Order: sequence, then C-alpha cells, then structure tokens
Amino acid sequence: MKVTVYEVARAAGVSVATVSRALNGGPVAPATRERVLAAARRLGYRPDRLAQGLATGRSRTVGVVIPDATGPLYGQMQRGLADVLTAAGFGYIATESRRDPGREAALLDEMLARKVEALVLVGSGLPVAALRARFSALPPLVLIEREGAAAGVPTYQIENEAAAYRATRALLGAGHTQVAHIKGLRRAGREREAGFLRALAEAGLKPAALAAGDFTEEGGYRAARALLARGGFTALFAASDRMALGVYRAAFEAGLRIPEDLSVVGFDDLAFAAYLTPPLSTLRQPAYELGRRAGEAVLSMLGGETPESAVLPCAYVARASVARKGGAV
Amino acid sequence: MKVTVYEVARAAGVSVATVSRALNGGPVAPATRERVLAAARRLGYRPDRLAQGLATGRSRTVGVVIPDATGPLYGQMQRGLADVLTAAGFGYIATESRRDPGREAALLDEMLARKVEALVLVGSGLPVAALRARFSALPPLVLIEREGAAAGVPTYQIENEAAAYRATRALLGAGHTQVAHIKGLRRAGREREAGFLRALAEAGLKPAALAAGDFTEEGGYRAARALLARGGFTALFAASDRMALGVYRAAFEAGLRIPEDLSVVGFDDLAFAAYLTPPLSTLRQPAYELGRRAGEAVLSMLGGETPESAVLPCAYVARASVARKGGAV
DNA sequence: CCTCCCTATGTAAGCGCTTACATTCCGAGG
DNA sequence: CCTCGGAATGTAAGCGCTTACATAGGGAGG
Repeated sequence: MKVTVYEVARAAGVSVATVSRALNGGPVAPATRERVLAAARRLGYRPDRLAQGLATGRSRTVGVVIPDATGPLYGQMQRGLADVLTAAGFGYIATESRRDPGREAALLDEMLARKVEALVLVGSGLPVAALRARFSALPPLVLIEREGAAAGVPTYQIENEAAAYRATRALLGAGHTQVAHIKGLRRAGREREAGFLRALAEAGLKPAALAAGDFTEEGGYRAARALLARGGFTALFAASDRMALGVYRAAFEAGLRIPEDLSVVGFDDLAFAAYLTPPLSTLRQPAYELGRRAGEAVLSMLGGETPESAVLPCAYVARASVARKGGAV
Repeated sequence: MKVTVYEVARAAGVSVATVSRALNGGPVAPATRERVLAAARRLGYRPDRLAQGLATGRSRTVGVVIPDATGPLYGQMQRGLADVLTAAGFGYIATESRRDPGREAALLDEMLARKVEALVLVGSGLPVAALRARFSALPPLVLIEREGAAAGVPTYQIENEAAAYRATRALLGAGHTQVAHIKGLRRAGREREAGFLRALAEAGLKPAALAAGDFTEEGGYRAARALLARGGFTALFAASDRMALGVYRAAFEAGLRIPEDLSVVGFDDLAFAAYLTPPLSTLRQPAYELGRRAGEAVLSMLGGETPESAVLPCAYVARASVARKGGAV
C-alpha cells in the first residue's frame, strides 16, 4: 500500500500540513520534526514528485536538448550538468534533436508539458527569437555552444577562435610558413577557421590550402587526400581530432611521415588523441566544465539572478605530431 | 494565463470530462470531438503531464540508469531506446551511477519518486535480488548488459563469448598459433576471455600470453608493453578497441609493424577503428539495437506481455590489422 | 492578572487532470 | 404510445501534495 503524507501524519500524530512542513524545512518544533521524520523513515515514505510538482508548480526538473547524443564529448558535458543539478535536487530529461527543427520543437513541447523549470539547449538549433515566438511561456533558458548572448540568454561556449589561433601559432612557432586547414561545420567550424586565418594574417602569411570537412574521420580523410594531392604545405590544422585521424590515414597512404613531413594539430582532445602514432597535438575542450557552468547558471536563474555568459578556454596540448619545419610536401 | 481543460471546455461548450475524453480517445460524438480539438488547438492547450500522471498513476516516463555516460557506445544505445520510447509517447530520465552502489540506490529512489513506469538498468550494478529487497514496489525492469535472466527479468546483452570466439578463430584461420589476449573488466571482459580460450582450446592450443587490462588506451598500452617485453606471440586479441589502440602504440615503440609482425583484433568498432593505420579488425557492437530492443521490451511489459531476453550478435569486421602469420615477436 | 503577539499546528482549498457514476436524450421494440 | 437500453455528456470525487488562513497556546509586557 502506498505511503502518503496522511499515513505519516497519522503515525506521527500530527496533521498533514505539519508533515509537509517538517519534511520541507518549514517552521516546526524540533521535537515534532523529529517525530515526523522518524515516522516517515519507518514507513518508507517517499514523496510523490508528480504531486509535489502539481501542488507547487515546480517540477524540480530541467530539460536538456542536444543535437546528437553520440558526440564523444557530450557524455562529459552531461556529467557536469548532472553533478550540479542532482546536488541541488533537480532531475533532468535529455533528448536528441538530431538537428531537426521540427523534432526540436516537438521535444520542447513535450518538455514544457512536463513542466521543466529550465531548459538547457546544446548546440545548433532554432534561434532564441524563433523559440520565443513559437512558445509563449518559456522557462529560463541556458545555452551551450549556441547563439543567444544577443538575446540576453546566458550562453556557455568554448573558445574556438582564440584556441584555433593558438594552435596555429604553435605551428608557426615551429617554423612552418605553409599551413593548411581542414574546416569544420557550423559556427564552431567558422570560428576555428577565423582563428586560423587571424594567426596567419598576423604573421603576414596566407593559408597554404583550405578544405571543407564535416568533423568526421571520413571527411578529414577525403579533405586531406585532396589537399595532399596538390601539396604545398608542411603543417595542417584540422578542426577536429576525428578529422585529424583521417589526415593521419591519408598521410600514411601518401607515404608521408607525421611529423617529419607533415605536422598536424587537431581539436577536442578525444581519448584516442594521446595514443595515436604519433600522439596528436590538439586543443582540450572543457566539456565537463561547460556542463557544470550551465548547471550553475540554471540554478542561479531559478534563484532570480542573472548569470553571466562565459567563453571557456581550451588548453593547447602539445604532443609529438608537431615538429619543427622539415621538408615541404 | 495557463490554459487548462476548463478553458478548453468552456471554449468548446462542453464539460471537462468530454474534453478529456475527446483528447484521449474516449467515447465522444465525432462532431463534439472535432469541436474540442479545434478549441484546444486555438487556445494552445498543452496537457500538464504532472497532473495527468497524478490522476492516472501513470507518468509516461521511464528511468534509465547507466554506469558511465562517457562511454563511446552509450550514445547509440540511448538513441535506440529514445527512438522507440518517444514514438510511444514516453519520456525518459537518464542518470549515471558511476558504478557506485550507494549512488545507484539514490538514483533509483529519485526515479521511483518520479513514478517512472519502468526502469532500464544498463551495465554493472546492484543485483536484481538486492534491488527487490531494498525497494518494495519496483516497476517493470529491463536490463542491458547486466545479469538478470535468472531473476526472470528481460535482459539484452551482446554476444561476448561467441564474438570473441569468432575473432580468435579469425586469427587462427590466418595461421597464427601463438596468440595473446589483453583482458577487459567485469563480465564482458570475462566472457570475451572465455571465447578466446575456447577457440584456442578447440584448436588444441594454449594462450601464448594473457594480461589484464581495464578497457582504456592506457591500460592496453601498459598490458601490451608487458606482453611485448616477453614476446612469444604473433597475434593479439584486445578486449576493446581502446586497448587495441594502446597496443598499436606499444607495438610502434617496440619497433613492431602491424600486421606484418603482429596481428591485432579489437572489440567495439568505435568510429576511429576504421581509420587507424592499419585499420583495426574488430567486432561491431549492436549498441543501437540493444537500446531499441530494451525499449520494445519496456513497451511490451507495460502492455502486460513478457518479452524474451536476447543476446545480440556482433559482426566481425575484417580489416588490415590481421595478416597471415609472419615472423614471431 | 489580562491583553497582545508570536509560534506551533490544524483545516481545507486547491494544483490540472481522469474517471466512476449519474443524467439526459433517442430510437427501437412491444 | 410507453418503456427500455444504450450512447453521449455532465457532475464531482479524488490523485498526493503544498499552503493560505484559522486556531490554539503561551510568555512577555503592562
């Protein structure tokens, strides 16, 4: 039989109001509270979150929408989010939009129906203005890797441009003057490219070659093959580690050695990067931190504050895939 | 202002009961239903899941507990689960146990408080019997990669033993007679080892060497170094792709070529496997399928049926990391 | 010793929905 | 033409909890 506040009240010899207050830190005499807690424990009472939510209008749930759950860094981000949210007694429901606007809208609908108290939107998706237009009553919004600062929404992103700039500088610092780049998709891709270009421009250089990629191994491989066929560079900055892996393969097939013939830098610092041959120099994304910050932002917004947006730094991890300039390709 | 059934009822000129029935497929005259739906749409009515849950006792939510969200295959599994669950109008809340029994229990507590209608438990964790003992009223359980068939709980697992057996056979088929193995952790690790040993035993062979690993690159690297220092094998089966990557590194450092000097097989078929140099032969885990099957099991249990447990096959993916027997290490 | 006020507790009204039961209205069968 | 049964709809009672408001009981201040 289901244990409700009534059972607890009866067992403790008080009213349900007192039980509720005792359980939620309301004003109750210490002795009474003790009695109530004891009774609740003895009966194995477990408050019904649905009923609580209905009564208070607060579900203690936040909704998370991500474009692609299979992304390698998403797990860490989720962990950061979960760590702070669960510590605060919040649960969360996460879903994948698959970068489909219609699907994203449907997901949001469902989350609103579930009365989420805040929404964390990760990655590309409908612009904030469109969301506000489509959904009348939106809960507090927090964005990760998504445009929204303009709309006054707290946004947490990684430092793409500056990180790419630093990576490129590392290549230049090793004496390379002919450096190529394999671009990524979306805003992250554009920003990384911008940092790349800025570093070159500052050094009075032009990119030796540029190719479009899609963040995958296969995309990196194809792009690298095309680039290598034309040659003219001694270093290459790939916008993601996965693409850098494709570059390794293409270089191998072309009979090029890394880093002797070609220096390579990636982006993300996935688990495998440190174990490639040679270990890949790359930029470490603060994925966990991103989630943590977003979680804290949610909490502070719920507390009526207005958290600041932030751009988190990526650390450049120097490994053996970059060498001082050797022979040109 | 919040739109409730009452508003819709008034707008449609009917009672709330009729609204509810019209919305949920109850017995209502076609014309009336039309009128209600129109009113609901016009007002932008969105049923409150919390209230629905409270009233019906069914939350249309399932809880998912995984040991580690950062696992590379977890995203796919989650997708499989989500695909079938959302199609059926279910939401899900996912959380990480971090392999901590206390934490797992707390998570389950919270999920029960949220009135999940079913629980999907992934990977290692408290035994079913312990759960039943600790939690009085457990909803239907479905397990993935976790012990439970004995307790009559539908369980979905991948074929570890047989897959490892096939991988080992592939090595033997290539003429290798001295083959080493780097073990994994937990049940998956034990089963893979068992398959490995069975294949050897059937061929009248003994393992050339055995080392313990932990499924990580670093663990694989360490184990491979130790193994390589002693030598005596021409092929190696690593219980995970990540460990195989560590093997690649150790082999490189030892001046060994793969596959000329050493054939390697991994397990998982992570995205990077196909792009290593040489591409890694491995076993493809049906992660999405695992999630999908579990989702279907949840649905069928909720429908009063008793789904069958299943062990899903892994496909052996032959790539260039395995060659016919060359020189011994 | 009597108010007054504050504190501890109780009473009861919802929160938004579903659903058992009651009611109404018809057409069919006698 | 009356009655009966079923279909369509309405009424109202919860689901388990929180919380505004009411009540009771003291101690402090006069």
